[in-house]
Amino acid sequence: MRVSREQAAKNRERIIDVASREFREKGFDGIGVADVMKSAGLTHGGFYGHFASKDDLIAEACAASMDRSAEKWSKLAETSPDEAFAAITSSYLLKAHRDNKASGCTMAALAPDIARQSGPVRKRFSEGTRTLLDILAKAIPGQSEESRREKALATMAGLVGTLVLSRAVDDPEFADEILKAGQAAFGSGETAE
Amino acid sequence: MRVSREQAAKNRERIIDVASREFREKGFDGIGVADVMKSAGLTHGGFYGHFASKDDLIAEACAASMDRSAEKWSKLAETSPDEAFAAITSSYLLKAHRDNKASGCTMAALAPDIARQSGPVRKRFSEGTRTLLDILAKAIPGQSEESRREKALATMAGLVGTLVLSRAVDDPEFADEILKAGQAAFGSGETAE
DNA sequence: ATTATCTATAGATCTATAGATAATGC
DNA sequence: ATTATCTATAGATCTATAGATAATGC
Repeated sequence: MRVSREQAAKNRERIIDVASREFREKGFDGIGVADVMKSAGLTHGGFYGHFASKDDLIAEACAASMDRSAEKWSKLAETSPDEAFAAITSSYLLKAHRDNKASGCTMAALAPDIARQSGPVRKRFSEGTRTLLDILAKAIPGQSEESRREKALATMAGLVGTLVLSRAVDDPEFADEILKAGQAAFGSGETAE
Repeated sequence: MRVSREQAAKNRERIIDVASREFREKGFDGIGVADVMKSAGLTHGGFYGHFASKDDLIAEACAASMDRSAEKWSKLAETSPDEAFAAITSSYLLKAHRDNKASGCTMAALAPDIARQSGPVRKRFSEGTRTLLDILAKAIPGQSEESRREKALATMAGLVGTLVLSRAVDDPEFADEILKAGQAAFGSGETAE
């Protein structure tokens, strides 16, 4: 059951896409190579024709999901140039985002796990983080570049921390309260002024 | 090689202590029951006399490390009542804390992983989070209780997010920059005023 | 006699590889 | 002929249990 070179490339992309979703949902140790391949409609053994190792897939999956976030943030900033900062932060702190880990921010879903990963994985993640930071810093009006960058960093930490805590607690009311406090502090842009 | 009832209780505490450190360092899947027992100076099989399952140990370990954080925060607040808020936040955002996951904050080390754990684990974690929140809210001077609580929540998210991101990136300079931005935004207490 | 701990192992799961298969593309 | 995928399995690891051992405490 061999497929064309073109189809093989599509299969590779699908493996990465499935993996990036499953990793965000279940963690790097929460999903195995065999299950990723099954979800991609392929068999276990075929995996090693596409990737050197699971670690290799983790690095590709992280890069892919970070790229998607960067695209999303860029589009939000373009769509509303006057309120670019608020557009990004308020779209980040939605219940829909909190409740959909698989399609959401890689930093919020995996950051502590990333810290325990190999060099190549952390490198891809760091590059993605820098890119997101640049987009957010540009979205802050006025001020020196240094000052904007510092505020973008603090805001990014606030966004990630809010989502991470809101997801971790078990009481839905408490989880919503955390999200609301995050929206008040980081959603509008007050922190950035 | 049986031991006294008293010694058995000490052994149990030691298992929890070792586990809480190892989990924070390596994640819940990063360390096995056998290795925890080995680090505690006991054998693998003895584990199930103390705990019903690994999940049971995870819940106990989380409760223990959250309790330790609460003690630390309380002491910091007591020691400097006038600047309780700054005492807690600035001690949280130290390089020493970032670089010592095993003895540091459970939220920063494990929050996304907690979200994937069983009900009992999440419950213990949530209780710990509420306790920390109360301590931090009391450390904020003036204002209504509601307002202090909201600001304590946003600050906690900022602290956790800052540590999590600073640990995840691979470039030490970038990691330090993240920490500094966090200190400027959340360390002094400006956000809380 | 009770029980905390130890030795040994069952059973499940996971990564990675080896060799076979079958469709593509020179 | 090349190569993308499949079947089957090796080898490692991990949780949990069963049965044996030996010191405590009534």
